[in-house]
Amino acid sequence: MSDMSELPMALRAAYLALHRRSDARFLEYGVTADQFVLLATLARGDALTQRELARRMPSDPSTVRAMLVLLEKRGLVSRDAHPSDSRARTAALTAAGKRKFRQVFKAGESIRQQMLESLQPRDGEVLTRLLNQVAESLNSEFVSVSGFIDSAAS
Amino acid sequence: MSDMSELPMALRAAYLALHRRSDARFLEYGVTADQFVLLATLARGDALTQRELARRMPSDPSTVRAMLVLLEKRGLVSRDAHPSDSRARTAALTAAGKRKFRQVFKAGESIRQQMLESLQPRDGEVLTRLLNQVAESLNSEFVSVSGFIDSAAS
DNA sequence: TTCATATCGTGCGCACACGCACTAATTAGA
DNA sequence: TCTAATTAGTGCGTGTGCGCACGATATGAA
Repeated sequence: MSDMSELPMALRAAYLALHRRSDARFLEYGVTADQFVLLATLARGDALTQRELARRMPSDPSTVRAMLVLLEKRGLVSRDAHPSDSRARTAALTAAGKRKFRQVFKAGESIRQQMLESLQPRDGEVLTRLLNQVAESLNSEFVSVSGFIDSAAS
Repeated sequence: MSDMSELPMALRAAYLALHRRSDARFLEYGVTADQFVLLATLARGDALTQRELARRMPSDPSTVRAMLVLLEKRGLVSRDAHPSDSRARTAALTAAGKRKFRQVFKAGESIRQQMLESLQPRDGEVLTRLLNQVAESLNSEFVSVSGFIDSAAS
């Protein structure tokens, strides 16, 4: 009611704060916040195609490619031919990549901890749920019903 | 409990979704999502120093400067000498800037609407509040008590 | 089989985010 | 007052985010 832009601004502020903190914390490991997300995604499901990796992060395929090129140079990631699809390349953590990920994950523990401690016990889950709702809605392309004409254009 | 990284990942996903949507929506106005944030901040409090503007967005001063240079070239913003502090420059919306802001604000209405509609009536405020708590905590530099040693360093 | 269409990755361009080093000006302290 | 510390802005470098156009391969339909 009062100010529609409070929610988007709060979302922006919170994300940027998290990003800054993570970058600062991971600096000594030579890893950025976003590289950590990539490593974490590969740690969960190895040998993904670049596209699938991008979908899960989520990030743009061309962004992911640039990151992979960097990380490959540093020996944290390997990119190999896809077994059945010769268009695709799979990305996977090297041994050094897995080691690095474990280190950085540990280093980031206190940040994740701090986020949760700033909230009431149950609110961590509530916040996660609400964020997922908003994200899903924003990714679904179309406005529901009310709002404005807007989608009738195309 | 189950997975500490759910909250940060959800935060990232929600913000990036908002950012992508906003960029796409504002494209026809020649304004990016972040430029909109800058314009909105200036619309609320004109003639801010670049530093104060950066503090309010929030963004890095050097980032804000680059944006101001761009927006000044496009005639949406003016940068003038500060009346009493000759180090500082003040930023303000031009007439064209104010017009542009009103247009883009209107264009973004449906996105903000959609975010709220994806939630239960009260949850918009809840979400905003929780995000602000997290952001404040992350910006306060020090971990509270538990967690790890960490802050004892400096 | 052949051909249109979809998909994967690449390369390029632009805008942001931020850190850092540097200059200039202000402010605080001895 | 004169100096030291702080503060505002600038310029540069690196990484991320994304769109778009392009070539190569895969896939489905005629």
